Amino acid sequence: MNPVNVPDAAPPKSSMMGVKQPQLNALQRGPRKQPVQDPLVHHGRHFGHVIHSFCSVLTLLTNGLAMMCELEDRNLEMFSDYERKEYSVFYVIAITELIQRGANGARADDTKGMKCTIIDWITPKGQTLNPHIPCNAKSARGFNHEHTSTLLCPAGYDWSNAEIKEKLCNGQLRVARDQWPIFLYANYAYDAEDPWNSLLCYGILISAYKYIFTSPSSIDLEEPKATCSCNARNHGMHSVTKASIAYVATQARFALTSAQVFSHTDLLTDSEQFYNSILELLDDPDE
DNA sequence: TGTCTTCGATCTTCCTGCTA
DNA sequence: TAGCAGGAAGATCGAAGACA
Repeated sequence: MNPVNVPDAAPPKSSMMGVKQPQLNALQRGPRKQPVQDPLVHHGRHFGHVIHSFCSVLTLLTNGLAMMCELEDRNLEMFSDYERKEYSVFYVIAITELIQRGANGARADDTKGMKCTIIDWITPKGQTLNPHIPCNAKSARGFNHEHTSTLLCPAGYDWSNAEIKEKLCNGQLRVARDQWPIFLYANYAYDAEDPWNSLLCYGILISAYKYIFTSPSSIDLEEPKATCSCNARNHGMHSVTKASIAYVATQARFALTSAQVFSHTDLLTDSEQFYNSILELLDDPDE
């Protein structure tokens, strides 16, 4: 009776024996070896990419285990209620910490990497942005820059309208979570008659998807340089998931904004609600 | 010519320190 | 406490050179 395939009931290695990993390494002789990544952290990274980026893993697993226990009640008869509860809670805490760590770490790495690279994607070939957008600074992005403003302008708004443009730039006009930016559409063209037309298939999203899942160098098909297994291969990923599309769109959107911190509760970018709005649409059978 | 080894490039992951 | 920046190490694989 093992609700989750966990080899041992030991706490995470980093907390074992009260010695942190760097101290362990310092005590070891010879070349430093990278600590073996816990499989749950490894899976957690992929979980955040393609299953759900913002959900509470703790809540998800707690509820899931509760349901599973109900279904398997007959097999658990040999344990007391207290034992079952204690057993489940012990595993849930350990597992969720590891998976959450993986999901958060993957997101942080993607945010960091795409922050710089996305400038290349939005810069027309052979040209430069005027004014220049620093690679490591975000203050000059969002509605503080003409080019990123154009990309972030909500679909349906007329960016050529001076009044709308001014209100968006000075914050008088707030972009709602379900007002998707025009960069989600091919050629920045939103078709009010057919909102699905060219949605979620524009170059920035394709580049971002490749950057995360098939390696940064795979974006340039003419000169692939990757010699190392990409994320998709590492995790046996053979197809696109709805969540991965939403995740990539959210990351690209965040990289274009001036927001400094990728926070669940950030009211400026509202990344979580944006992510959920895409998922809801893709999950809607009517759509 | 085929095999093996070495080197370098790329990618993923993790760590530390810092900041809000 | 969460997230970011910078950096480093391990894994992987192609290219190049050495050698039988």
